[in-house]
Amino acid sequence: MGKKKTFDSNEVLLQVGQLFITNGYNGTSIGDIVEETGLLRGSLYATFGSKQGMFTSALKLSLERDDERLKWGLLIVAMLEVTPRNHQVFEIVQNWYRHQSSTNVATNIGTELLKHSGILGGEK
Amino acid sequence: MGKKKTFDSNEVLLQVGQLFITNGYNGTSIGDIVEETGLLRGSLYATFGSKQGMFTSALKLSLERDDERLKWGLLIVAMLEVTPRNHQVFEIVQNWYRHQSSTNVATNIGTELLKHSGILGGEK
DNA sequence: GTTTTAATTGAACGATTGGTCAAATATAAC
DNA sequence: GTTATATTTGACCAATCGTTCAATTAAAAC
Repeated sequence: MGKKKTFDSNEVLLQVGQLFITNGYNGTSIGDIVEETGLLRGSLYATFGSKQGMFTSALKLSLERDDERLKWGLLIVAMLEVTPRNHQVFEIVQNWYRHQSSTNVATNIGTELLKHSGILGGEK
Repeated sequence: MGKKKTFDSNEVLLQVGQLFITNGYNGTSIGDIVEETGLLRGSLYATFGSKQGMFTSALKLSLERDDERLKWGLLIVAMLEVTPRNHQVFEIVQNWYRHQSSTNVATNIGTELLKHSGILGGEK
């Protein structure tokens, strides 16, 4: 039924996630995403609906995956730029936090942000 | 020697700092700043030079002041959105970090970010 | 009061933003 | 092969972005 998708959504979301981490949410333009993924705006919007949709999908995927850098990176961007204005993303992060038994979530976030800023070395 | 300034730069910088904390760096427009401060674009640019200048000045001021919320808030925004692309801001944050003896800077940053996101309660 | 200097005003600029959509294309169903 | 459906294409849009600057206003210097 109809044309087949010419790309893998999850692969694209991983690229998109990296962009959001590197540039922040508001610092990443659709043009950046088009350039990075090689897809055209229409395809992106047909698949993810909106920029917020792209972020939300990338965040969800990162929480299912085993890439700590991706996960913490997107969580930080979410908390600083998205959560205060997007209830769906707020709930995703809140739900993740609830199931997080670890006592040092704050420390992990802080450490990851220090690494992101370049203040702290990127190696373990 | 010429007309007198009709506003206090530091007062304006405190307002600007709050905006950057609330909306992030890229999420704050000059229009937002004009609206919040009541000043016009020309006055802002004559005083601070650029948007980056406004942020840099607000950050510097926050580090001299006794407002923990303002300080951590701007440091977080700086680390996520500005530091990777602005060497001057990077040096300011790096210098602040160097003189920071505390062992739990990371925890403070993480905690403050969790509060900002709404995940953690805002009271102490 | 004239001149000089500093600050304010706000219209205007080109660039970029997130988002749309009619046309073209490709696959499945019959 | 025809029809129905899903996807891609990319030109286009209004809105907003950060920034500039000539004109105006106000104070200091003389």
